[in-house]
Amino acid sequence: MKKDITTEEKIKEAARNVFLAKGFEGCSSREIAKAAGMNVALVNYYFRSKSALFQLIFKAAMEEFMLTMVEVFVTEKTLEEKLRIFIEKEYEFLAKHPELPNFIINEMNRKDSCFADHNNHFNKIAATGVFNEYMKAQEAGEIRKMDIVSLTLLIMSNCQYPVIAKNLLQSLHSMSDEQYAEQLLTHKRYVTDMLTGYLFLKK
Amino acid sequence: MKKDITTEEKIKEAARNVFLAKGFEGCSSREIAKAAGMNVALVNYYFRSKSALFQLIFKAAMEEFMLTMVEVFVTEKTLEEKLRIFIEKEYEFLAKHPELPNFIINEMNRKDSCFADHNNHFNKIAATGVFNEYMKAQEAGEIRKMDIVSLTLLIMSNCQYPVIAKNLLQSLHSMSDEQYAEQLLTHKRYVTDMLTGYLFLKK
DNA sequence: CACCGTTTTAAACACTTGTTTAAAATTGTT
DNA sequence: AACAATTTTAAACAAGTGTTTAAAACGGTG
Repeated sequence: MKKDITTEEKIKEAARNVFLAKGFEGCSSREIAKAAGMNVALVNYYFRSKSALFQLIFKAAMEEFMLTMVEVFVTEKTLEEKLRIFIEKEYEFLAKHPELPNFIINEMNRKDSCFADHNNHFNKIAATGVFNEYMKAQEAGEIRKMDIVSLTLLIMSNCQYPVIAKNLLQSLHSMSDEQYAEQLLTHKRYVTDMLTGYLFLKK
Repeated sequence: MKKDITTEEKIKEAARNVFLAKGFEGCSSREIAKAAGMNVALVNYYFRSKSALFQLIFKAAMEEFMLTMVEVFVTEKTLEEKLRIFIEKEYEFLAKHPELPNFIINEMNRKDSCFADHNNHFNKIAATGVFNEYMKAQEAGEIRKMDIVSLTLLIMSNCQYPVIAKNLLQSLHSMSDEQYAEQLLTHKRYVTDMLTGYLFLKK
């Protein structure tokens, strides 16, 4: 019982890479096994089926995806600082895991997707009390009046879309990977400026 | 030679629906044929292969996707009016074709994607002269100094992401289709306000 | 009707898919 | 070393994949 965890973990890691790169339907069990250097049957030996393995990977990815968001909100900062830090962290995180948003969005769109407790993830953010803080600031006139969904949308749009549509924009503007990576850094500044400027009402 | 065009067009239409809904790898030739009420062999009789058919659909979708953008820019309005109208038209268009952005982005991410003349599409926008107009307004101090890519990103992010991530946000906030459709309308107002406010420098 | 090219069909092709099976290799324990 | 349980393998399974083929159905023209 030494290599047990190793083999199982190897498959899981390979599965994560392949699934994130190609999606559930874009790859085969044999491709995952080959990426892990294992026999095909082992995939079903350790995890019951391709679907079961995928749900495992997806759930973990979803949690990883949501975790970054929560962390920022529990700190003791002003709302504006929280937003600035959030954008900073989010761009940093997405630079490391650029496939994650597209992966999650695509599998949420799949007809036979595993509609689990995603609401749960949002509750984690709500539990930090950041929304109450936001509501109070709204009534105090420090912040633009806006529902939570629109707020969420504004922030997520400007953080995630540039990563999601990377290839599209690279193609449109014929940019290299390096050029686009640099573009993202300058874009982050614009986004931060714009969002803080729009959301927080200077008197 | 009466129903020739009908059959070919039927398959093309069915293919468009199926491809847009499930992507290239998410569907089979037989599924497309069945959706068109035709025999499988007809798909390859009229179009050489599944790939060839897909490239046809993709190219048309790409042009449809880009066309809305160009239209607005050739009108005789101020830049701010153009932006307002653009956002309006874009939200309207995406309400009718919500699968389009995801479809295009996904197939641009596919490894063996048909990397065609996408740069061409952007040139169409450039040919309207809107970018020159933008540069002049920039130097006149009417508009915030910003490169074209960031400008493109800001606008596309706030128009397309809310449609792309519809299912994700519906799940997070547990909203119905109707609720989300209404949400998009109010969000459009925020986006218009924010973008015009940020880009155009009032004196 | 017979002839023609065009359109449509059912059947088959070779190949890949997810999954299972039964035997082999490996492991830990006595 | 011998046994039993676990891990790994190659092979097979039925079902589905894109594509091709050869025969059938169709349509208009002589």
